[in-house]
Order: sequence, then C-alpha cells, then structure tokens
Amino acid sequence: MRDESAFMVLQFRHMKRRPNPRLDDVARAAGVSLATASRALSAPQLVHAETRARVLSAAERLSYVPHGAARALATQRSRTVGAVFPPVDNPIFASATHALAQELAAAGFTLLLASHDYDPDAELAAARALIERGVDGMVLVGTDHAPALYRLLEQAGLPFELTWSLDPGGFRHCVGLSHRLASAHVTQHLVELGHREFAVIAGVVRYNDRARERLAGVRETLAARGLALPAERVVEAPFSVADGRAALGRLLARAPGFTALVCGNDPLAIGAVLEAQARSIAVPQALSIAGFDDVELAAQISPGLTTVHVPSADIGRLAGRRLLARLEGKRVRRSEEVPAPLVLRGTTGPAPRGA
Amino acid sequence: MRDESAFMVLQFRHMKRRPNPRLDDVARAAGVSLATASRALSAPQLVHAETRARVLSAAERLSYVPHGAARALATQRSRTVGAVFPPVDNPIFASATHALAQELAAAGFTLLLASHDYDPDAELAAARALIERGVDGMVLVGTDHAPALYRLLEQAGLPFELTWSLDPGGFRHCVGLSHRLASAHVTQHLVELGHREFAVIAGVVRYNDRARERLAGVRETLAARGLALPAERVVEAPFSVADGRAALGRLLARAPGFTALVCGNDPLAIGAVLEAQARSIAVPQALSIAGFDDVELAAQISPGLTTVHVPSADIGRLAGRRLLARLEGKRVRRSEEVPAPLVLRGTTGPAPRGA
DNA sequence: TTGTAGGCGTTATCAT
DNA sequence: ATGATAACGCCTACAA
Repeated sequence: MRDESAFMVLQFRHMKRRPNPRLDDVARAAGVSLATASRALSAPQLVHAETRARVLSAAERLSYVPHGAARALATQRSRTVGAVFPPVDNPIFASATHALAQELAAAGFTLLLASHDYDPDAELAAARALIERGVDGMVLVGTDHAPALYRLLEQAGLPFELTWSLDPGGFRHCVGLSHRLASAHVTQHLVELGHREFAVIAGVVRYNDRARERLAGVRETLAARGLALPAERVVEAPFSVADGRAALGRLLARAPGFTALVCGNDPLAIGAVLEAQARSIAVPQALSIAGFDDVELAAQISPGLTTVHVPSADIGRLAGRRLLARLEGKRVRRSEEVPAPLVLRGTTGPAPRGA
Repeated sequence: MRDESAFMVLQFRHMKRRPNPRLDDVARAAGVSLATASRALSAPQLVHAETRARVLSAAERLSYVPHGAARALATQRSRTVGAVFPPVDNPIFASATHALAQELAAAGFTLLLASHDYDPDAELAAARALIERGVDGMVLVGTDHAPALYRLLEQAGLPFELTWSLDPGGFRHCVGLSHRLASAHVTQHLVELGHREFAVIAGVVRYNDRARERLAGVRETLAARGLALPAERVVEAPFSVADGRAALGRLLARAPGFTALVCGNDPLAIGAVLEAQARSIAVPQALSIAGFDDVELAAQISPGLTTVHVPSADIGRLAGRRLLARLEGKRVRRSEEVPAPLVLRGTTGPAPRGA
C-alpha cells in the first residue's frame, strides 16, 4: 500500500509531479482487484468482456504505462534482445541493425544496442552490460569472440545468433555466408578472365573473421591455380574509401604490374577505383577491381563495381526472426546460409594482352 | 583456477537446473548479510576493505550477474537511454548512433534503439515501447513529432533531447543546427558565383523538418535576391544515390536551363553528379551542384562535392553527454548549436557566361 | 561498519 | 471469472 502522506508532503514541498499511476490505481479506478486488472491487460481472454472494458478504459484514462522492470522481475523475461555490433556506422551493419530493430518491434520486442571498435574486450564488456539488463537473447557479428564471452552466454543459458559468418564448428546458431567461398568465386572469375598478376587490399583481419576468410579465399584460389600472391601485393586497410585510395597507392609504389585487384569490401574497392581513375589507369582495361558487400554505391559509380552481394538487411531480419522463434520454443536449423551471389559489373574485364 | 570454477558450474548445471546465483548466494558465500553484499557491489566505499574483497571474490567465483530488472525496480532508474531514429541505415544516423552508444556505455548506460520509416505513428509506438522498458531519458531526431509523443514524454517526466535541429520555440532541449541558415549559405555561395537559374532536389519534406528547412533556406535566399524558383525546378526525392540520379533526369526533362543545383543531402547530390557525368554535362563548368551533410564520399569523388559539414557523430555524442548530465541533476543549456560550416570543393564554380 | 526488514510494481498460484 | 497473496531480486532507511 502506498504511503499517501509521503506523497502529499512531496506535493507540498517540491511541487513534484504525482507519481506515475500503477496497476493498482487502474484496478481501483475500474473497481476490480489488482489481479483482474493485470489479467485484463496481459491475458484478456481470461477476463469477462465487460470487466475488461472497464479496466482498459480506466487504464486509458489514467494514461497508465506498465512498468517494464516490475514485469520483467515477475516474469523473468524482458522482451528485449541485445545486439553488440562492431562500428554501427559501417553502412552494412547499419542496415542490419535497422532490419533487426524492425523485426523485433513487430513482435513487441525491443533492441538493446551496443557497439565497439573491433575490440574483443570491449565487446565482452558490452555483452555483459546487456546481459545484466536482462536481454532474452543476443545477436553477435562473426565468430571471433573472446572465449569468456561464449562461456558467459552459455552459463547464462542465453540463446544467441552469430551473424554474417557461419560457425565453422557448425554447432552454434548462425545466419550468414561463407566469406571464403564467395571470395574464391570472385578470384576465380578474375582468373577466368585471364588475370595472372593479383593484388589484394584486405580489410583488417585482426579480430575479424570475415576479413580473414575473404583473404583466405583469394589465397586458396590462386594457390590452387599455381598463381603467386607475393606479400608485397597484399595490404591491409581499415574500412573507408579514403583508405582504399591510399592502399592502391601503396600497392602501386611497392609492387606494380598487377592486373587484378581484389578488395576486402566495397568502400575499399570504390576508393581503389577512384584512385585508379585519378591516376588515369583505365578500369577495367588496365586494371580489374572487385569488391565485397554490394553497397548501394557499387551499382551507381561508373563503371559499376563487380562485387559480392551480401544481403545485410536480410541477415539482420533473419537473426531477429530466428531468435524470436527460439524464444517461443520453436526449433530452427542451427546454421542458415544466405545467398551471396557474385555481381558482375564494369570494373572487371579481360586481362590486358601484354601482361 | 578460473577455468576450474567454470567447469564446476557447468557440472552443477548439468546435474541440476541451478538458477543463476542471486546476491543472496553471494552474501552467503562471503559470510555477510545481503545488505553488505549489496553495498560492496554498488557502494564500495561504505564497506570495510576486507569485507568488500570477500564479497567481490565470492561474486567472481559464482560468476554473479546483477539482475537489472530487480535493481531497476528498487532504484526506479534503469541506467538506460532510449533513442528512436528514422531509418538507422542512413549513414549519418548510423554514425550518431554509434557515438551515442559509446558515450552512454562509458557512463555505464545502455542504449535502447528503435527505428521507424519517417512515420510519426510508428515513432510514437516505438517511443511508448521504450518508455515501458523504463528508459531514464530519450533521444529523438528533429522536431517533427506527434503532439501525443511530446505529451507522453512530459507526463512521464522523462528528460529528452531533440537532435539535428534546434527547437524553434527554443524551450525544448536540443542539440543541432539551423538547416535553414546553412542551406541559405550554400545558396548564397552559388548566387555569388553568378548563378541565376536554380534547381533543387529536396529530400522528402513530409514529417521531416530538416528537409523542409533546407528547402526553405534555398527559397528564402533566392526570393531575397529576386530570383525565381519555379515549381518545375523543384523535385523531392527519397534518400539515395539512385534517387539523385533519377531526380536530375526529371529536372532536365522538365525544366532544363538551370546552372546551379542545390540538393537536400549528399547521396542525392552525389547521384546528381554521377548522372551529370554520365550525360556529359560538365561539373561545375556547365552545372554546379551542392549537397548537405558531408558524408565520407563527398570528399572522395572528383570533383569533390561542395556541401555543408554536419558533425553527426558529435551530435550523437553531445546528445548522450547532455542527457547524462541532466540525469545527474546538472543543468545544461537548453539549446546547443553545433557548427555546420560550408565546405567548398570542386562541384561548384562560376556560372557559365552564356546562361 | 554491518544487519534487519520493508518496499519497488507485476505476475502467477492458489482459493473462492 | 475474480480476489487474496506470495514470489521476483535488489536497494535502503533504520537499527544495532
């Protein structure tokens, strides 16, 4: 029972707003018990239609807002899902975040979002914060995570989905693609165009299985054909168009003579295209360039960027859908692969004859 | 040792569905009362160093995780902030989201994120969901919100920050800039370059005060100079490079003869530049083009895009910082303006002589 | 410095 | 169909 006198004192002393109405107040206003009011709102079928109407109108009149923490404490579920993403300002993660949030909202769930800068410790800390907040499930990106994070999730019994990548062990829930395979397809395509001299601008591979696998895909494919990929022909660069430009500059200074350039992501590739054009290197006549991700701009620059289409919004949506299904006790297949087709546009072409 | 305890816990869970340890368990393991354990964790200075150490190690050993909902219920604060953003996949919002999340995390707060597609009703619903989750504060974008949303926030006594825009009434907390003024600067710059025939690709102005104000800035400036801006010279387009390309096409078909094109945002402007180049319209010799936002790519295309620099990450960071300050009872100035300088690059130049 | 006990706002298990 | 009443896990006066 609330202490009305304390409430009055507050009124007089600080002119404080009256506290938000509780279910208790709604019940009283509707002339029913607390229990009935609760049922009327969260299990309407259990209550007489007329009573229910009285409760609902009372709630409306008082502009009652349920208290999530109290509900969470009583039910032991928060209707909340956590996601910890590397820089959310990477456009591909941004669209996944949006899709995930929408998918969750449609089911009455809310997204708790944390981000970090490709730092496993920061990721662990962020995840811990989300778990304390009582998220019912979690979405992570890729498979490179601190062992302590996996332990934490498993000990807490929290369902989680890995995204973008497929779990190599195959026993964790994930929705993504084989970056190695897709990258191999790109490389293969260039080999078939007659290219023999390759260079690579890889994303930063540390703590990033996607970047690592993409690079491995190039390496494997070239090795299988007996083609060399000397160390000077491989540079790592962070994620931006400017980095792509600079990286191409470094490659050209260090080990010119390549006719095909495979990039770890689209911004890097677009940067490389811009830099090549600025140096009057004809793309694709003198240099073929391929990217990865298929961001919007890839189709808009000219020539259009050959790349791998990664359905990032779908990944976010699917991760949400799968998590929601699991929370309802449904079973989903452990590993879900999304299609990641090679998209051929204008930046790749036959190797120049003289090469 | 650490591995050992993890192993033991797993063993235990296997044999018996042990619920997660509560503070109670920690207290018992440390041989202190529940209250002391609580203080040791959330008000360490109130507890004897040695006792504190015992509690902390017990918590560690049991891998205790505080129950956020219970804590929130008891303290009436969730250490959580909500943000409801229009499509988070817009890169400018993405970087703000990232910065906001980081700023909050540094203070031990977590971000609840919801997004919508420029629909005030969806926004209202999303905000309501966040409020139910007990957020301590809220971040909104712009000033175009359902009156019911403002009522809701004020009734709940929730502190909130409007971002990107400045509140015209000047009495709501906000951190942003005058889109009208910045847009006027862009227009002014083009007028000074001798342009007299203008066209505009505006963002969709419905439910979007930023787009509306930017358009108004162009209109006002031209009107003040006695320059016309006929209706056929203004098109609205959603947010994308492809839309920018198409929009320029429409303008050229409908009312050619303009020498200056002001765009509501950078993707639209970049699309226009690409389309002009595809049509062999020299930029800026035959057509000057200006954007708004200064996304990364603006500086990378050639010629570089003249635009207004909007410090979106700063906006996110500041919104977080201001909200946190207010939650600590500090006062912040109601309206905080961020600098939004005009950035002159290569897409704008003197009007062609013959025009 | 530490312990005891009441309360935070719901849900859920009982009766009725 | 409805009502009374324990939980739920933690915080925090108040007492010792």
